[in-house]
This record gives sequence, structure tokens and C-alpha cells, in this order.
Amino acid sequence: MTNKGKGSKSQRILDVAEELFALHGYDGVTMRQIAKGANVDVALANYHFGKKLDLFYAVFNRRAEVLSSWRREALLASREKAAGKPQTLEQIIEAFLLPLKVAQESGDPGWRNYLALLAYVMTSPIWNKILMPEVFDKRVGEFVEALKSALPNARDDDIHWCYQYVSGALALTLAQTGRIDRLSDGTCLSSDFDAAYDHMIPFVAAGFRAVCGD
Amino acid sequence: MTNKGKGSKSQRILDVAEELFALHGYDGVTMRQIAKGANVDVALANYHFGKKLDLFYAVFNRRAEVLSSWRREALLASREKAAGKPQTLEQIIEAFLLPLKVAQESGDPGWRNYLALLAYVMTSPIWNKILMPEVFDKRVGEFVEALKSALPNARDDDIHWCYQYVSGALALTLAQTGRIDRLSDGTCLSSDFDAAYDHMIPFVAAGFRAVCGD
DNA sequence: CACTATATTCAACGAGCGTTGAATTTGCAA
DNA sequence: TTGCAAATTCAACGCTCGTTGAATATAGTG
Repeated sequence: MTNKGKGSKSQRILDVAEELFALHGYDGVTMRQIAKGANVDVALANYHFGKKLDLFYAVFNRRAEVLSSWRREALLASREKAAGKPQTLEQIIEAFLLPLKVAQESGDPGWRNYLALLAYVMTSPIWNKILMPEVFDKRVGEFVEALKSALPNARDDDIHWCYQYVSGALALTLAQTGRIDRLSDGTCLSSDFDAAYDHMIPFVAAGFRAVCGD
Repeated sequence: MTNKGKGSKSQRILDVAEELFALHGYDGVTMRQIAKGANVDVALANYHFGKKLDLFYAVFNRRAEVLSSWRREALLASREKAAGKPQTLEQIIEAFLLPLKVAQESGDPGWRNYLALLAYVMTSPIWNKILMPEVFDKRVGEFVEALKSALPNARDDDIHWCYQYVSGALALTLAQTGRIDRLSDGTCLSSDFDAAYDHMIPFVAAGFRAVCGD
């Protein structure tokens, strides 16, 4: 066989693990649940990915590099489009958010699950320290640099606080808790990422200007 | 004995459970860990609080009503202070955040743990649906009404999206992940709630105006 | 003091956990 | 077709989990 492609059993294990980890967290999921969801014996997950912790890492890393490189490309493309002139705040933020929007709307439910998993990792005091530095923190550095160019008089700490707010707003959106559906009586939908991102860009741009502007 | 006051064994169980649940989540904590942390037999936690799930609810509810009433009072006090005139956006947001700041800086480490637990519940797709409606969602309704008064031309959905961003920014701050310390090379500290709230108020006020303003 | 209710511990249960070594199946190469 | 390595399942291990019933300690009451 040697089939590790799309739809293979090892991929199905990753997909199911991704969905369950995103919903219940690392400790809320058992190897047997994952195996059952993938229609596979428990031992197979161990055979392919080692221990439960390694499986968790495998799930997280599978799409981390992909997403991170999309972000890098989006930021580069945005810089090119500005053609030498400094990018506007809105352009920078848009470039930062675009890959997430694309992933969400790719049609692949795996991406939606992954972004919910990312929100779980971002907000967890434990996993954050372990998983965020390796891949995502570097991209944030580039983003912060771009922001500094657009806000030349900003203090470093002001920018970082504002970045934390963006990060939090984003995480809660990716988490898909369904709370906005409830609070707005169905006027807003957690699943409506177009609306989420369209509102987020002017919101955080104005926030940055208010805190870091001249 | 009949001592259920501060420092009693049942209170110690709640305190330890609060800290561990906030750090590791519901499934990441065992009854035996809690008992050990409280220097108490496992069976005692069951005797006082019933099943593990009931203990979790007891931990969450212990401070939920307190915090929620503080919020109500802060909003009322802010409205009174405005003396008939419509409150400014900043005043409304300040009233919304003030109780959390007070709790954080109360010196009681239990409150810091509880707010991290609140962040965990807010961002969890599972617990959010179960625990947020009962106490906190109602207070949000009052907050949204106040915002509508300050932003008379705002659309309902705009306000709710903006509220979600505030909620996310707040949750990530309460979660105390330590990420801002890392990203800013120590310039900003997760534990510095004064800075967190002082930056957050102008940030979200400007965001609201940009999205919901005239 | 004796009585009683509450608080706390002790000891153990059955179930489910992650993990593993051996057996079996599968797919490809010779 | 035979041989071999990868993939998959089977069966079981030792352990820890949440929970419980009985035993013990503690504190207030008469």
C-alpha cells in the first residue's frame, strides 16, 4: 500500500484528532475516541505517531508551517503592492488576517478545526509556551516590524499591547464558541467569517491609531 | 467544627481546584491532584461537592455572582456620575472593565486564578455554552444597551461584532499566557494589569467609533 | 459525661486509560 | 509465486481514574 496521501488511515487519524482536540482539548480526548472516529484500531495511532503527546504535536505541526508561510507571502505581497510607499495600517492588518480567512473559507473542514485548535493553543497557559514560539512567534515579529513602519512614533510597549488585543479578538473568533450567535439573537453568526474579518480590520486599525498614533 | 469559612478544608479544596482548573482545564486535573494540593483525602472533595463536574460548577459559581454584581454596580455608578447626560464610550468601557481590574489587583491570588478560569470558559466551545448564559450573558445585555445609547446610529450587528473583539482581547489578557512577555522581550508583562487596562480602553473605544460611529 | 451530627479518612471497586509485543493482513518486488 | 516489509489488528499489561460504603475522628449539645 504505502498510501500516506489524502484519505489514508494515517491522515484520517490526524483529521479526527484535530477535530476532537480542538473541541475538547488535549486531556479531554482519548486515543480510543480518536481511533474509533477514524475507524481504526487504537494501536495504529501509536504505530504511526508514537505517544499521545507526539500525535498532538503532529496534528499541530501539520498545518502550522503552511499557515505561517501563507502569512509571510501575504505580508510580502502587501509590501510589494505598496510599491515603496509605506503600507497603510489597514493593509498590514489585512495581510495578517487574510490567510486565516482563506483557510476558514477553503471548504476544507480540517482547516476550520485547525484554527479552533490554534485558538485553544493560543489561550492555554500551558500549550502557548510550548507550541507558539517554534513557528508562529517569528511571523509576529515581522508583523510588528511592519506596524512600526506604519506608526513611526509608536512606543514598543504600546504596539505590543495592541497586538495582544488583536490576537485575543482573533482567537475568540477562531474558537467558534457560538457566543455571538446567542448574544445577538442570531443577528451575527460565528460561522460568518467574512463579517468577522470585515469588522475586525477597521476596529483594530482605529485601535492602533488611538493608542500608537501621533 | 462546622467551619466553612476562610481557610477551612472545603474552601481550600475550592481554591486548589480553581487554580488547577484554570491552568490545565477540566480534563487536565484529577480529583486526587486537587485533594493532594489541599492536603486532604480524595473522598472529602466528593463529600463536600459531589461529583467532579459539580465541583467544577461550584468553583465557577463561587465568584461568578460576586463579579457580575460588581459589574452591575460599576455600570450604575458610571451612569449616575454622568448625571443624565449620555455616558461617553470610554466611561462605559471603563465601567465594564473596572471590576476585573479590581479583582486582579485585590491581592487575593484566588481572584487571579478565577479570572484565568473565566478566560478558559469563555474560549472553550464546550464550557462557554454551559456556563456563560446563566450569569454573565445578562450583564452583557446591559453593557450592549449602554453602548447603543452612546452610539445611537450603530447597527446591532456592528455592536455585537465589536463586543466580541473586546471580549476576546479581555479573555487573552485574563488568561495570563505570558506570550506578551516573550514577544516584547520583557518590555510588557502579563501580570501588569494596569498597563493592560489602560491600553485597552482607548483601543476598544476607538474601534467602536470606527465601526459603529456616525 | 454520653449522644449525635458533621467532618474526615480508609480501603477498595470497576472502568477506562496509554501503551506495547505478538500475530495477522496487505501490497509490492523479485 | 514466494518473500519481505509495511500496515493493521489483537490481546493484554499495569496504572490511574472517579466514585463509594464503611470506619474513624471531631465538635457541639444535652
